[in-house]
Amino acid sequence: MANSCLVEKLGHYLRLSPNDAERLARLEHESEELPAQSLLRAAGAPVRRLYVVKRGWLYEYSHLPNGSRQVAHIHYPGDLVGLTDVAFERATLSLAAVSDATVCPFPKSALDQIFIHSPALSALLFSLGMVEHAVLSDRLRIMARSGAVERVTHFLLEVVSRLRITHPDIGEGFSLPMTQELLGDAIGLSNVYVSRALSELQQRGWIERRARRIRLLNEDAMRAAVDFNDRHFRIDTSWFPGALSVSEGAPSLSLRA
Amino acid sequence: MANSCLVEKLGHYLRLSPNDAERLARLEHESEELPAQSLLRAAGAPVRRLYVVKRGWLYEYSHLPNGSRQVAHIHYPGDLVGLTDVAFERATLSLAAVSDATVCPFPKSALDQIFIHSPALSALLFSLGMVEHAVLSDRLRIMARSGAVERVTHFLLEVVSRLRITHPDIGEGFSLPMTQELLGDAIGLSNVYVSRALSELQQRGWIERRARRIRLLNEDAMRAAVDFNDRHFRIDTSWFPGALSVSEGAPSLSLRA
DNA sequence: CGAGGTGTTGAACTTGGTCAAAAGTCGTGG
DNA sequence: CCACGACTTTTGACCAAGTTCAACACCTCG
Repeated sequence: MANSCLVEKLGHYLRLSPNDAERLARLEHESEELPAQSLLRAAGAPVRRLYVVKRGWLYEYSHLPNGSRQVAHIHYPGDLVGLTDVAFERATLSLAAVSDATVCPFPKSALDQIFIHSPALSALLFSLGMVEHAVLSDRLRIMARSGAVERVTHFLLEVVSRLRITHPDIGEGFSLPMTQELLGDAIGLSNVYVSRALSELQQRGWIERRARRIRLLNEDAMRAAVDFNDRHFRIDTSWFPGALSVSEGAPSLSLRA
Repeated sequence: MANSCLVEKLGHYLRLSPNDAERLARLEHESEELPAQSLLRAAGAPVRRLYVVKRGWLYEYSHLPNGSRQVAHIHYPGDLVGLTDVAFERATLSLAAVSDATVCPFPKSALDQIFIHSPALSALLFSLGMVEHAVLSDRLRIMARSGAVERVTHFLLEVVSRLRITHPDIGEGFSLPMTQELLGDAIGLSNVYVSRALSELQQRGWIERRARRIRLLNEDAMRAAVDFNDRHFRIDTSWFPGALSVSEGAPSLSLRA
């Protein structure tokens, strides 16, 4: 049970009761290995399972009539994938692996047990979904109204802020295992302009690149430039049905458990 | 109780048990009148209440460092406003009235009662949040990768599809009580180009305009042009904790009750 | 009738897209 | 260990879509 992906993930946010932990652990039967680039689920397929990412990066995307691709989400180790599709019978997005990855699937139908037996977990799932929503809304704001450099800046900040959920000690350097084309598809730029924007950031002394590792040399300046909000650092658990399994610590929990 | 906004709204999706209906009705104490353009809540303010829109249109927006405005959501009569902010202590977006409006506020803190006592309602709230998420992700896709005409087309389709939730008989004509500048801020265009795109749509014979009423003359062509998905028409309730208050009809409910 | 907000149209300008070629990187097999 | 080929990144030149600015028309509501 200690090595259940789900328990580990949600335990970051709430102190789970033994009951809840066991209930979650039972959802996972096994893990699955994915080679890089492989398609895990196509848009339009029936939604039967959700996934927790154990290793590697995944991305969710769709195509437009004109053939271009839009990447809607990137998922990192520890992420819960597929919450959006819970509301629909068929997946709204395709899901694929950026790099080699391991995922732990669990059946969508198991969600009802969580909603019935654990109000606190339900509230947590709800909140996690809403965090995703806020992140998307931030990205929309930047994409609609800012230039290439700002978009790339925002993207990089978002990546570190997500990586810090599970690795608070990451510092300012991290590896970015994706091509510039994929990055461009996430923020609505061509690969060419992603390259130019990254060069520009380097020129300004804001980032340093080596192989596919990035270091943010002036995170403050970057945050100021795009008015960045970290949506992951802290969520409001004060209204959660507390009697049941919320940690009895501060009314609002830091995510960096 | 019959005139509770919340009961009316959620009753569209689920057959509410008398208990649930009463619980919801108790949340609302009164309604509030808003003049056009008035600010209901500023970004950064503590989140204490959610709202159900009874009359008029609202919008949620934020500003960028460069001063431009991004409209993230438009809310219509029957909409539940503020779900996103439930996860945070402070509002991520400002909320204002497009036209004169009436809203029914209810306290965020009351949500815990729903999560504790009604798994079905919890699952419904969760799903409504995820629908919003899918809508945003659709808009992102269009904005990142399509031209002005496609963006406006998509926006208009999204508006009718939302209006049809509560007014299935709306046909293809509806009034659009917003300025072209506001519309542009929603889809990342200048007021000038919104005007040009609307003219272009008219030229093509896809829409007709009179005053601020719009008629879609060729909805099929419009849908095909942007590969439109209606996220509101149907949600998957088959996994809902059914024993409690889900309608015992089809496993998946049409939203057009 | 006048004023302010809203919508339309034209012209110059800017940003990012596209195409193409060159340079770098990585993994594989000899 | 090196060489090859495929993929990725970079750079340059040209092009297209949308922005900005400005003038004007149009309503609507005093």
